[in-house]
Amino acid sequence: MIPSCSFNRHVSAILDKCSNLNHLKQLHAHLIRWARHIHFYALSSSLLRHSEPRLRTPLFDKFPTPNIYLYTVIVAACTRAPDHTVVVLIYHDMVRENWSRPNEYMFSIILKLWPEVARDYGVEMVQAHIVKLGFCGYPVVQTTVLDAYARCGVEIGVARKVFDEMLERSVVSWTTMISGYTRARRVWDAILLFEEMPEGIRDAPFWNSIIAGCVQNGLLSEAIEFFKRMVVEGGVNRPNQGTVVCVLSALGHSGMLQFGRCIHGYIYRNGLSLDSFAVSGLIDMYGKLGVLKSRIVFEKSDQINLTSWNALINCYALHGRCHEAVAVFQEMLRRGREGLKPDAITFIGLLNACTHGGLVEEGRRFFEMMVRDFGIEPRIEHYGCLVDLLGRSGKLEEAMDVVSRMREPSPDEVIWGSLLNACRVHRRADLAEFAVRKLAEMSPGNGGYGAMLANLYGEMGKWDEAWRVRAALAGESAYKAAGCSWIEIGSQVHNFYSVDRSHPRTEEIYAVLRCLGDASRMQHTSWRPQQLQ
DNA sequence: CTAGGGTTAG
Repeated sequence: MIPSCSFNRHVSAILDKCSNLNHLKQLHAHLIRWARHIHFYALSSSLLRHSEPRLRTPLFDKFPTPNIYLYTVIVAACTRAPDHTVVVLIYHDMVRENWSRPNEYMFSIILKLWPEVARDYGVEMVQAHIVKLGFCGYPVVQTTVLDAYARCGVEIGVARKVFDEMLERSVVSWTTMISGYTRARRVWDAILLFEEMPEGIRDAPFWNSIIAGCVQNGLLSEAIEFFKRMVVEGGVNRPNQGTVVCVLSALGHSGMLQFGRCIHGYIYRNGLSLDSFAVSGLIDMYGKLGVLKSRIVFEKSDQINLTSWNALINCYALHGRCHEAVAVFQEMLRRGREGLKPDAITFIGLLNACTHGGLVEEGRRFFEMMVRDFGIEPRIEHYGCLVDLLGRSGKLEEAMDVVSRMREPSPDEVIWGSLLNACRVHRRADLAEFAVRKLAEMSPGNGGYGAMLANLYGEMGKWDEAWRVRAALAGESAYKAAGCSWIEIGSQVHNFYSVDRSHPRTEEIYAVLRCLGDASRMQHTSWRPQQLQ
């Protein structure tokens, strides 16, 4: 007879590899036939953990008096699949019907479903429940509550209060608080908190949280500085996959592509697995340079997922190679039989490709296709792309029409901003007036939009109007962050600020800019890049 | 059986 504990481990190992329903049924039958002496609960919990979602609940129902251990197993299993209502039902069943007392594990698992639970029950109520049952002192539970507050959209100070009241704070609690701040776009508070953290225990996810937070809030050079510090100060906590994905994003955004190549090398040298995240990050980073290397990374990888496809489509979009972007999309649809379906991001890429390539009609068709054929609700970003597409191609009335029809979501600063930008390119002062009024309502104190309108009048030679707008602006701060862009050529980074004429080849650069401005105002068909030569 | 990090547009 096989000793039952090693047998159990053996069975668990097999169950881990069991992804197919028939195999699972066979194994289950074997267990019933041969393994009566095995602890029933232990085996069943393995089955529950690994079985298919639709088998789980019926299997669970076979237990007349499930214990807390079994409850946590099924709840954890249901959390991994998108099966939120079941979790709450099971929890109710446990507390009401069976009077099992929940444990700290149960709260940690169940609070992962925070947005869903909070919608139905309210944030404070669940916390009160935890306090009432006497689990508010458990550090893991506290951290989960903290995370829940940080994610559910209440004022971030509430989460900070939970953090401050904790008696024991682990590195996980610090990480949770930092990412809470960065999600709330309070990246400077995150940086302050990062520096307050005692150096003893900074691990890789902790470093990653601040690097990611900086990237997500546009602090690209700070993100890269934190990365460099991690390499020096991190000791054994060397950059891992999570780190390189964040750093690749920062490097791609800031055009530091040589550094990006080094990271690619770092991934290989350190044997970091090129998972779908890293692959998509590389595709995106290389795509900022040119799309060839992205394509190679894509072709060579066996870890391609939807995000990688999206990243490749975006690369082509970025370079205005709209037909190739569409071709990638079609290839993706052909592979759709393998279970791959485009999502909202895919269509942002496609719409963007159409914008950069001037394919107005195709863009409109993609927008309709997204809603009609794929049942994707248009997000504000999709409307933004559509307005940009129409606006840039000079169809200002149609762009305006889209904006005025928008109800849910209602147009935001980005939408009006891109409409204003289109007005500037196509010299439509009338519509620009309207857009600026809207923008002034939305972000009072930002004189940048008004300044843009004044400049537009200036460019058109309408100096009286320009002075009128300037005078109206005089009251408020016309402060606008100086625009800056940069490009890396060879090993040198060239910086450009607004109205900056310090570059040695500034005359040529401005000549090309003027040419591009004229070109955007013309029909796309009548313009050829050769005219720039 | 439990808590933290990661890609995508303007």
